[in-house]
Amino acid sequence: MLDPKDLRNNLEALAGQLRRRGFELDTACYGDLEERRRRLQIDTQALQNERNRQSKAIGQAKARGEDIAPLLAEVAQLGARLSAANEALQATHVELQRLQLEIPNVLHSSVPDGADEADNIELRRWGDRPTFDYTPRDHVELGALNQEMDFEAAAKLAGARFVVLRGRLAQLHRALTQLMLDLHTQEHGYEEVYVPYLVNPQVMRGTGQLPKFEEDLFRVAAENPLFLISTAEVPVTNLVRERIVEADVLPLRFVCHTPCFRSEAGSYGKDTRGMIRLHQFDKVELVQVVRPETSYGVLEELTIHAEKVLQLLELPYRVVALCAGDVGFAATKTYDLEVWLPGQQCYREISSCSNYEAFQARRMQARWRNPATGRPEPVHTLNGSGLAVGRCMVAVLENYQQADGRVRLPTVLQPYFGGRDYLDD
RNA sequence: GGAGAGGUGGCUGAGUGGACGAAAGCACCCGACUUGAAAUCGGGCGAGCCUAUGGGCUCCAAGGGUUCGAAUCCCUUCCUCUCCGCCA
Repeated sequence: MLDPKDLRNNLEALAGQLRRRGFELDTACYGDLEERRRRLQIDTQALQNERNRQSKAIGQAKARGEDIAPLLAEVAQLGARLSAANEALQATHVELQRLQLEIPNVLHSSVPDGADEADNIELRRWGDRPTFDYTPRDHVELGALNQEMDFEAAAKLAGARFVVLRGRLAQLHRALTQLMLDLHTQEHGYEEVYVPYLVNPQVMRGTGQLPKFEEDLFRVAAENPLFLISTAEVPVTNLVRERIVEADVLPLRFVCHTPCFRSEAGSYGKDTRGMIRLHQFDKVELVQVVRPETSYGVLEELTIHAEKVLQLLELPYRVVALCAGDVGFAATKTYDLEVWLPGQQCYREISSCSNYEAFQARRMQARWRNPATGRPEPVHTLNGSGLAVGRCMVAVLENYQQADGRVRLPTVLQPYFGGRDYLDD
């Protein structure tokens, strides 16, 4: 959510900024609605003031033992007028809020122009791509060789876009998760948290998944509906919802391993092969809640924390600045990490690191007490994958494959496998 | 799942229809005393919105209702605690 005061005072300027990302804000409609709200609020409050005054007068008259009948007659009309005014005001509030929740965040000035991912800017590359004297296999072929990656078994259980991992691959998946959690807790100063995988609609709205992106989510039918989390960002960021935290507890740094559930509506036919795009995948997520003036520095730092995982695994990757048309709804600025996949001969997203500034904080009412002003002000929130575990496993398999189909283990993972050099010994 | 008790400001906790956005204590901030600190004393101290100064409005878990007037009465939902049952 953008700052309502900003929307009131700088509507045209904001609309101009939003146009960069291809969003057209109907300023006439919004402005009218805002003006109507203001008038109704003034009218309603005047009526409420009147009612409060007269009610007090009645109380006082009664205490003095006077006849209150004339006073009651005077107030008689007020109730109906008040409730009518209130209803109109409420309706306008609801309408205004509906609009506000569907307006995306304003981009940071450093975000490059562009329409889609083709316009993203590569910032840097790291690592040497492996060379093969044969056509490298992709992870599906590698997984099939030892029968430890089973899409058919998963389809029987749940349908397309799921996977069953067995034996060494299940173990590799777990080892990668462990490596990431160890790194971020021990080297980068994050606190590990364990959270619910089902959350209520308010929480989904807090981070921006609702109301606009409901079709991407799995909803669990119940008296009070719950949603499966699409990322740990949702429950972890919402840990500060409706709270005012003291300045000295910031920055809050959380790392959290969860499964993520996505309906992948609208991606039919895309990445149907293998583990790249599943309805359920595991991810280790980094979340920071920070003082506003630090958030862009923190974005750089958080991105480096995510990169460190790839560096430890010695996986070649590049860092990309998303262009205006590709930055997500709630973010002001995003860096993607893309890992090299020999089986696809391309770089694929494995992490996305974003600053949300106060956009999520306003929706969540997450504030800090700013010592400079003494007042509660919205915090800034950030998050980034550190990393997507499934895609990371794909990258290890494809980059570390040997001609005979075996997979060498990255040095950093060998302790998780009793010091073995190869996954399949 | 059954029975009961509750949800009030950062915390503890009073308030059961009228001057209550809310006593008191703790915590915190400012000042006095002090070489400094502690103790003591005085003052301040929830959030949001509207408003030209003054001020006004809303919020006592959430949503409805009764009433001229609701933290207080009624209904629904959510949550917490205690006992019993069940259970990884």
